[in-house]
Amino acid sequence: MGRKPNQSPLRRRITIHDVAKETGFAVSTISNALAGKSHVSEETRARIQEIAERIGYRASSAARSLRLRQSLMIGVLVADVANPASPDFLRGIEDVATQNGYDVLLCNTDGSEKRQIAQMRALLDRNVDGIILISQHCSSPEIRALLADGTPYVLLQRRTSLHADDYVGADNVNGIGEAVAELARLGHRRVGFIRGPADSSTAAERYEGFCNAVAQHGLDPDPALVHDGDYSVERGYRVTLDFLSSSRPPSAIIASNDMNALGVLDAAAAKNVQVPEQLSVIGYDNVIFAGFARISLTTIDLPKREMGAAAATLLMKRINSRRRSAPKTVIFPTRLVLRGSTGPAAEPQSAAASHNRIRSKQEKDRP
Amino acid sequence: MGRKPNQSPLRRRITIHDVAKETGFAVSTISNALAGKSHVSEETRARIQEIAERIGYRASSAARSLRLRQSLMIGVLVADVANPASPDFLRGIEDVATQNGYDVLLCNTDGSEKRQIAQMRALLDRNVDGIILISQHCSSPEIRALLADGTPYVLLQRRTSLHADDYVGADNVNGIGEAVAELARLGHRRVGFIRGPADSSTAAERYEGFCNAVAQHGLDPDPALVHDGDYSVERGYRVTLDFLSSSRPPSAIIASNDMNALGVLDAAAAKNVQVPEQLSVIGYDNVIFAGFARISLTTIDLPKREMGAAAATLLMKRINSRRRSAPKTVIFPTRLVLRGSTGPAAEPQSAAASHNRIRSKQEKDRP
DNA sequence: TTGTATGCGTTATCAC
DNA sequence: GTGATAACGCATACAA
Repeated sequence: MGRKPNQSPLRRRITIHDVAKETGFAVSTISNALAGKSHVSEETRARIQEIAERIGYRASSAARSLRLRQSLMIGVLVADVANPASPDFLRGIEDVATQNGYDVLLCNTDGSEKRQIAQMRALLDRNVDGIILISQHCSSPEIRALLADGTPYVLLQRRTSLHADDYVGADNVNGIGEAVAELARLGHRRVGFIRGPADSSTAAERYEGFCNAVAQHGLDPDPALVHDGDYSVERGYRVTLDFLSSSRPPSAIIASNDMNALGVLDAAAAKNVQVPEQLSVIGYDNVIFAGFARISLTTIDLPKREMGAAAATLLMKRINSRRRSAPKTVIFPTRLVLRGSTGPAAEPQSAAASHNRIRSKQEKDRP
Repeated sequence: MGRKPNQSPLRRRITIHDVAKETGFAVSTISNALAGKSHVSEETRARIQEIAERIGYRASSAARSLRLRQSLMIGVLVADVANPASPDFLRGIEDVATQNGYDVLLCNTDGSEKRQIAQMRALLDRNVDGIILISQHCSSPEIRALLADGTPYVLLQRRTSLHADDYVGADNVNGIGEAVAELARLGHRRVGFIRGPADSSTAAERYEGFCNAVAQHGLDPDPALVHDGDYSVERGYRVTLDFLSSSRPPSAIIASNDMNALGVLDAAAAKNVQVPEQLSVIGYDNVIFAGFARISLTTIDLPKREMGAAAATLLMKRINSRRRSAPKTVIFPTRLVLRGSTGPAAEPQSAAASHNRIRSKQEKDRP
């Protein structure tokens, strides 16, 4: 309309041409100088930098992205930012991404495959240079097709056995193994186990670890001690009610993760079952609240931030090496963190044990 | 080097030209058809859409961004993703952003102004169409300069009195007012208050609300009942130790927020002070763990997701209206959520009250 | 060492 | 209703 060309509030973007005009050099020289190329004398570079700074020149990343066919962004798909474990992974990723000049495009998938596909498409449209998938679906045909697009990606916290991908995870089998060992040491014979979602590789590994350890320590292998579940508080609550009302309830429960364990604790409280006197509880993840004095949940710690950083590092390597090399797998060790939710088994034959509570390695809870 | 042009793993991107070639139409027609412009016959549009879909055409957002001078991305600056309140705000933002075709570029500032400035610059370089600042610094000269750049922005959860900005917040004064009223009703006369960070407008408003309410209800205005603090668990813990060891300790404490209240609870436990029998505690934010049975913290709820959505909506409006209009402020009401951490004051004169615990509106804790 | 010209993939303007 | 063409701002091959 009647909008004048140089109307003040709509000031034109300062481009590389402006710097060229101002300095008297050609645009290519500006570009080279600012990009740190070697073909330009130090004094020209200095002069160019100074002027560019002075007139407030900032390269357009859209133009650069179009030209270079790369965006200096990575996409991160997370099932749920609100899960207390997610932010730690994110921080690790962000740390190394930023360090390498990359920005992070974050997407929530809500665990929905449909949403995940839409988000992945959006990310690919944006020309992200790589993608990190945290606890995401990764076997469906559509998703494999998207993944096969050529954009590097790394799986974090969930993998698939069907495909060879870059993967960063934790030693889930051993993690659960330690937990079971501790319970065995405390005299527990019947240990309940809440499985995570059926499609979670992490949950499957933990279950495998559980079975191994139960056999190894000669605990009761009663199949009634294993309940299917997911990662929710609600499910932990309901499954625990089932456990407690069964004819031979377990003296300890290993939950699918910390959130799930919360449900277990709540259910125990609702049934007036004392923790750990009558029931020991172990979670997984060591999220922030597990350490609160009011909760004091024994759990299996994952180096979440380090894992995120490792995933991002792996992704950076993929991005920067053009030739395809074999998929890499990085597995981090876990660590059993003993707190107040575990104690000696209070079974008839060892009633005495519940008096002299042995919690040798009990962690001192910080304020 | 010897890299052949059409080397298979580096297959060329499918562009609008490919669709043009395949359909026989001109690129401009393709563009119009796909963009839903009206100047194209329905059958052409259908045909184009079908072919585009079939050959897997996806528009390059870099090119579009360059051409349109907008990125369809918004930047979100958050002090700390790991704070349990942040994800809720984020979700609200993401909801409406996605709905409007925008993606979210997320940045952690760690509460550091330096980092914040760097991140804002990065965001601006990326041509984000707008920025949402959650609980961020917003008065320093550098930041004001960046904000003045012309890119629309909305402040969420922290504002500045010095400048007129778009702002979405909660009715902090009234929120604390209700909390104090409830404590007064329960017979508390000496209520401790932990202030949030000095540079937080939210904290300042809450303090103002506290002072008002104390006066209104005729509570003890003893200045020793107000401690400076921040939002951390640690500070809540330390301040509470101080409170409890003073000559005339408060019978109730209002913490700066829920995390802070956690510290209060931990300190009370450490000193064997029963909550709520000997000490009532109120938090702020109603984060997820406040509702856990083990914590059961009375707190002031903010509609965080709605607030995030409102901020994003406001931002969308700004982006889509070229002319500057007056800054808007949206204030959401708060809601006092009664749980197990508050009870009747156990002061000498009202010892009876502690027997018939009146918790009229006590929320039934979900499993 | 510096300058010129071209293309990256879109959309908008205009002509047909 | 449809088509040709000119930007958008940058990086780079190649010429000077």
